[in-house]
Amino acid sequence: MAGARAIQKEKTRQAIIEAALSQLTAEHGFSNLSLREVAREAGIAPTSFYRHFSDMEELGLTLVDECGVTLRQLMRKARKRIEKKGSIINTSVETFMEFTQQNANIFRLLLRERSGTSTAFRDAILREINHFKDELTDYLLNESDYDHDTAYALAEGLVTLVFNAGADVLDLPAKKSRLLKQRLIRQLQFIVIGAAVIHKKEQNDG
Amino acid sequence: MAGARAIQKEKTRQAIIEAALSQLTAEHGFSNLSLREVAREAGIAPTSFYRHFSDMEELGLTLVDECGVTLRQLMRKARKRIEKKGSIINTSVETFMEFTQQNANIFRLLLRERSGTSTAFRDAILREINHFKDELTDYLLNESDYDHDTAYALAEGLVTLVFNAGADVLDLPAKKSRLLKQRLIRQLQFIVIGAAVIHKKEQNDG
DNA sequence: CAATCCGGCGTACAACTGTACACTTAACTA
DNA sequence: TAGTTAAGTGTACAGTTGTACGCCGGATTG
Repeated sequence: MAGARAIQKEKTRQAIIEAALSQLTAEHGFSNLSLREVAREAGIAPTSFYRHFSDMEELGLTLVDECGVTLRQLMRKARKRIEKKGSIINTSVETFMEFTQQNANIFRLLLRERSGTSTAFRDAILREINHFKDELTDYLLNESDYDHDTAYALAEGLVTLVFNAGADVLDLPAKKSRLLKQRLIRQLQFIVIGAAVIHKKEQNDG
Repeated sequence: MAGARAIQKEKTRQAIIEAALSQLTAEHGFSNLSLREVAREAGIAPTSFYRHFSDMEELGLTLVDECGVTLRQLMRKARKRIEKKGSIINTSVETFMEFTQQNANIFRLLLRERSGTSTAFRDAILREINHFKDELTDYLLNESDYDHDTAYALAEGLVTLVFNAGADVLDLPAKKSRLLKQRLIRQLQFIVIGAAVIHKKEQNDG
């Protein structure tokens, strides 16, 4: 059974999610979205909102999950491209920025709301970003002979730089964002090379 | 003339500023402060607020200026300590984290509101952070033979890492924040060494 | 077919928001 | 000392918010 009712419910649920995302602009963070405005944009009565979420916070957590999905897509795509093209840093940055701009609203949520909202919300976002760090750490552990702490420090540094650049690029004209991308690539090279050099030196000394 | 009236005015102005700062918590960003609540905490009638600021936004910009002052104090102190103790990275991190915790609310504003509010507000914060980057760039240009672009990329990387760690540390238990600090120091070393190595190589190739 | 379920609606209410306006009253000025 | 200035007050209003409650009507179930 298709469940005509269930289908309709899912449809308006999605409408709510999209309404919320569409209202996340540079000026308008999640914490000042109003249930009523979201409902209005979704085309439902304010009270109907409760048929789907008990809370704005619950909506928020759902949105964060959505982010997680997008991030994992991003990682898969980046990996595939790297396998084909090599050039890890360039490809990663290129892919990340592409995703950032294609899913601007989702990334706005992830990048901007990672601090300054409810604990549950913040934790959920941190979890997603940490997942990203952990994946990268594993990758580094496989591709090199770093110990775990070093790999993690390096991964965290990379992720921090990339996500910050992503947040900045969200509302920047194309020209400036190209410069920023180039700078980001240099910074990533700095930190990757630096980690390698320091690691090698420590090995020789040890 | 001392200006008894002017003195009193300045006093309540400060009361407003402090009230606003005291309401900036981990959960409660600037954009959801209310004029009335701020006025209440400052001990004045809501409408009296307008005798000092035309807007919440104007208050916000004032707070950002306050941040600028604090940041400059921070830089002075860091420089002095570095002159005495050497160990640039450790001293800087130590000093930055000290300031972060002593002026938690001011840094909360700076670190968390840097995206997700009004344009004027965001720009003001970016200006302060850029000032920081520029100072560091100048320092690097004096202490080394980097070209400007390289120095700037390096400075930006450093500032990004430090400020992000600062934002994270704001609401972290002491134990975890010590670990985070150590990781930050390693990351800074990575990027500094990496920049040096790459620069040297480029010079030899050139 | 009859009974039930349930997504969506409209009304209603209390709480809160920003701010316009007219006022008091203490400090300043001439 | 008389007149003016301006910080602070209280009242008032229109707008918004979240949400409790009861109802409708089509889908689902037996």
